[in-house]
Amino acid sequence: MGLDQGRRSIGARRNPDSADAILDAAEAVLVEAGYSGFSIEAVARRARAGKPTIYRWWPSKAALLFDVYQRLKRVDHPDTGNLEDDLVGFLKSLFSHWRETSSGSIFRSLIAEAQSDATVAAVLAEYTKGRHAHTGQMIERAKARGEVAADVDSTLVADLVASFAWTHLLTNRLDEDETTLRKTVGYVVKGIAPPASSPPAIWQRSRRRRIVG
Amino acid sequence: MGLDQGRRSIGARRNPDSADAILDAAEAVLVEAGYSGFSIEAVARRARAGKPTIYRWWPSKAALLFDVYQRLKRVDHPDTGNLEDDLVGFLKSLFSHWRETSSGSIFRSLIAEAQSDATVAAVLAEYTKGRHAHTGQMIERAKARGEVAADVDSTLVADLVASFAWTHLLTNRLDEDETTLRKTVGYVVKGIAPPASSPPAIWQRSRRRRIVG
DNA sequence: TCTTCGAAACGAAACGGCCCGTTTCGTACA
DNA sequence: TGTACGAAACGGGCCGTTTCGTTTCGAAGA
Repeated sequence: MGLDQGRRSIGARRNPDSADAILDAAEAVLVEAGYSGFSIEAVARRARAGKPTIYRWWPSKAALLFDVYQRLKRVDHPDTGNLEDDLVGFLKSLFSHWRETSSGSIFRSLIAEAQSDATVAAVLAEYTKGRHAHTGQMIERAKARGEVAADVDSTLVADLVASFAWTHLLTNRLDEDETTLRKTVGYVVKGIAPPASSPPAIWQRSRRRRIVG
Repeated sequence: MGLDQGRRSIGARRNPDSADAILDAAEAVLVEAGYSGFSIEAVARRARAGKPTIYRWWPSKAALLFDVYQRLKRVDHPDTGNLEDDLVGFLKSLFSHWRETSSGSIFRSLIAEAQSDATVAAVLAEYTKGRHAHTGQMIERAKARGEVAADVDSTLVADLVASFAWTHLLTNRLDEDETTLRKTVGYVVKGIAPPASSPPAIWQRSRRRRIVG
């Protein structure tokens, strides 16, 4: 499912040049003028295209945004044989990808748009669900290696890590250094409880468990 | 620092009735029409107020939003003597607060507005910084009890937990059951690595450490 | 192979409508 | 008499749609 429900499909001959020019212009406008300056009229002016041409192929501003986003390269998930390295590497490349390309601006705009458009919210939810599944495979691989407990919900862990990335994107904090990322990932993988050595380990663990239950 | 920079302060006699009516109307419009239907004109119509009256006291739509949000009750942080219970209780009450009052809609709108208004972004950043400090006190208390390692960055942990809450707010997933919240908190507190018993513990740990370093 | 022709996409312009932020009124209250 | 107030109107921008004349392209026919 996508956002292009409204497109004509019978007898339609879309002009590839025009479509590309519109997508190029949309990306440029978004980067240069930001989300607040992103309007169909601005894209049409920039692309030297008519508004009806845009509306013919994209039923909404969000659909155009989504197509622009999907043209961009995605960040893949590393497989180093160690979960912490995988997660840190993933966050590092995701952050730099968001920082150094237009992906960050575009994805931020998509999230913002989803707050006022239920259709965008649904599409975004489906998209992120798929991304979380991909990220979850890193955890599943680690589970197969014995690095992760068998009863861990890998999708939930992926959700937790992606949440960290989302809020840092939304709050202009994509410049975290590797140490911070590594600490964050470490908290998820190893937890924040003290190592089970300095005080008697059984005490620590049983004490935690007792109060939790 | 706040968003009310533009307000007149010399010789101004603000009408409390009018200001309250405007804030009430803003909250009502936001809840009923959503973020997309939230406009100064709509608030003015609803409050039977003139637009200049709103602009006299609030320099921007975001400033009005922020004032509406700050009128609302905040969620406090529990102190049960156990970190996992504290964090789960915090998330539970935060989610239900966001779900059952207008706080959720308003905070979502603030985040969305911050994506197109740098001033809002700055104020929101400062606000969340303060909230993270509060949440971090839960971790600091646990640290004092020995539940958390001394070198753990409590602000970063608070950031991680709050990120989870933010994205669930932004993606309409405030209805997570307590089990999910407890699992998520457990991943942060205890980590996702398997208990150091079933396979030889030293192997597991040294193998992880070797590859990480 | 070349020409013709109609369908469909195109750019440009204009429409009514909504909201922006501001200005100008007359009014009510201290 | 000050000042805040409401109502109304301003120019401007963007929305999504409609109408216009033009261009492009593929299929039919010579």
